[in-house]
Amino acid sequence: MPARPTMDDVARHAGVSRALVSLVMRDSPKVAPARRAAVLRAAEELGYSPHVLARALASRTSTVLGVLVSDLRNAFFAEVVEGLDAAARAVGFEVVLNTGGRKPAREREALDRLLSFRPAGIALLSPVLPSGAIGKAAESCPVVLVSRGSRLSNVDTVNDDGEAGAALAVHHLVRLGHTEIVHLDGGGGANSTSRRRGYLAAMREHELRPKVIRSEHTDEAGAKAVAELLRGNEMPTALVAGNDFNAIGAISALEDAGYRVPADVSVVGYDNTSLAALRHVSLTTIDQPRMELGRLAATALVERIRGERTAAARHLLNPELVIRDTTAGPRTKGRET
Amino acid sequence: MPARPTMDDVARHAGVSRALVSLVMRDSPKVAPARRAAVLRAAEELGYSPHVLARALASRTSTVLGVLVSDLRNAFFAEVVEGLDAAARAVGFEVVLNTGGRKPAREREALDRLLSFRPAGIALLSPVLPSGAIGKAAESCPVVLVSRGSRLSNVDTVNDDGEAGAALAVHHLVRLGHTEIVHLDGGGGANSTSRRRGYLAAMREHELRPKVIRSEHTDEAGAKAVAELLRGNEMPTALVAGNDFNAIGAISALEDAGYRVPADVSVVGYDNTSLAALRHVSLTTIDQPRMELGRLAATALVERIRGERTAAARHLLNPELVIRDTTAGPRTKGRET
DNA sequence: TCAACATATTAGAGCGCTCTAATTCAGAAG
DNA sequence: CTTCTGAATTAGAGCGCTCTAATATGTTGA
Repeated sequence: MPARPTMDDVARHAGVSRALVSLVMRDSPKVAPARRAAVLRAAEELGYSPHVLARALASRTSTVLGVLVSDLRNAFFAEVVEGLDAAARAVGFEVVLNTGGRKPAREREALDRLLSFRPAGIALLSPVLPSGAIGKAAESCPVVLVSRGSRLSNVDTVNDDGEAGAALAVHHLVRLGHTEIVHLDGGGGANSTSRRRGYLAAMREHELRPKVIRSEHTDEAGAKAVAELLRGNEMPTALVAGNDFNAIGAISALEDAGYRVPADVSVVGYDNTSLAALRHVSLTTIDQPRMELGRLAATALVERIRGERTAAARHLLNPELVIRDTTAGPRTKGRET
Repeated sequence: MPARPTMDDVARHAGVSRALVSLVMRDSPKVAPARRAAVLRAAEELGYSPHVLARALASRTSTVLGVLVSDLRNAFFAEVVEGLDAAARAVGFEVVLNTGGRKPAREREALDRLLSFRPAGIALLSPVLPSGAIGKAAESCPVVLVSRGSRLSNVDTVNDDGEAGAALAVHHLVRLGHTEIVHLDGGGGANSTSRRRGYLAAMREHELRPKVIRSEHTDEAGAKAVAELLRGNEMPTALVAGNDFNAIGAISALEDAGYRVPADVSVVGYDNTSLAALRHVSLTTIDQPRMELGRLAATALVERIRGERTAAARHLLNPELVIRDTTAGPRTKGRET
């Protein structure tokens, strides 16, 4: 590995001082055009590119935004990261990712590693960390939480409005004529709670009897929930699943049991994963504005970094209904085909 | 933000020199136990943690492995990263991710950003970069390529054996009794080429007439390919798709056209994405040893970094057949149900 | 007791950069 | 031809750490 050229090398090669090269590299306006050109040419010729680490050390500022992705396998985060990355780059920051595999211990390590880079700010995407760890991180740099709430005054949060989303699903089904709408909830997570709450509120609003089957965010769980419904012998005309995976499991179990979707039972998912869009699946679902979540997270960090805001930001974004082929009017009761 | 304590602070607080603190932090064996304890206590009390950037700058070494993920949305890479991360951490390195959205220009930028951290090594996961850019990167630090070949002697490669994988699919179908097996290929990529080659070789080996439909790695393309087959009015009994998405699109189009899978047509995918495992899909497919790919990539980098090897490593891993519910014996010709 | 040696500790230069303050340089004004 | 002014350039200290070489400290053998 040949040693990479330094600023001094460029300075010498261009016949100027290191300080001038530094100014050019940060494109300061107070460099004479001729000198600037000469420096740039010298840099080009030597194949020079600035050493960010040294820059960060010397300037005591960082342009790195650390992003902790709780689970890389979940494509949901990929788009949030994309939004975050785009917004960050637009204002001169860069994004460094790290992952924690949804295990608190590994996530702690990952957070520490991120922190040891002394980033300008940190975004935590749906972390499973204890809130104490988050608070401690927030003491050394701005922190924003995506898809997770917090009442800490020094951390910002960006969330999708799960209540609104679930309500959207219910309204859609009611509009189609459904009255027997069951919710397959997502178990423990904070997401699930608000989605369930939204479902319950919407059902109440329509004066319908709510029914919640405890489930989880996997396709297996969705299938199991349907099995439970099957045993009860009272299949509703519509299902609001906790997420897309759960919905797909439910659909699969329904079809196995001889029900047609959506002719006999309508199903709505949540998240609008790439899965839902597959023509084979074509799932009606709730779309979270993922890019926007990322963008807002980046913005929140940058505001804090620049000291433009000290109060906690609490963004709650509106999800959207995406109608595909798993919802339709209910079968006519008593006269089944 | 309160300024974080430095090594000097710890040294003063513990009544020793900065150099000693430095030794303790790198747990050097030549520090007297009493001093070590005192230093550690002081560090603890001040909440000190070393500044990695400063360390990297001073020691002119880095423990960072940069990983460029061409497409975060593709869960395939998530597992490769996991393997890479685990292996890297086990030997004292840490992984920093960056993404390029499968656009050469953005990928270039992402690579430059990664390089500007002066990482100890770089892993490129299925990059779309021109090979010149890769060669240039390899001049400043060790580089390993995953899911992409290279003949550069200073870059290592780790790949799944696509020829073997496609052959596996063909053998499986032949064993089931199929003779009319069509391949829906993946278009441009390097992956596709080797898979197609594997298909052709295996067909020849069984003395069967190969047929390749040009397609792409998306479900839409899979459906389109089936439509083409439909027009030709000669539906084969089995399909070997270029990847899982393609397979799913094909299945969906087949079912729309009244064919049952696998009763009428068997379909094999490639990649064993999480999609394939969904019970609703339950796709027979070829599994790449993703974690292992990551592990080997990390190992290759570390070997180069430590100077233990200078010759190029060319790892070619064996994929495995995962039999699920989209393959079965062929329908009996002429006596269709 | 003291040289001789091993071991523990520290001073101080330097990694590649930024930043402040000082210096140089033009050109305009007197 | 000075003097002044503002702009362009540079010297030099320092960011938080590591590393080499030098120094301090302790142990042992004669």
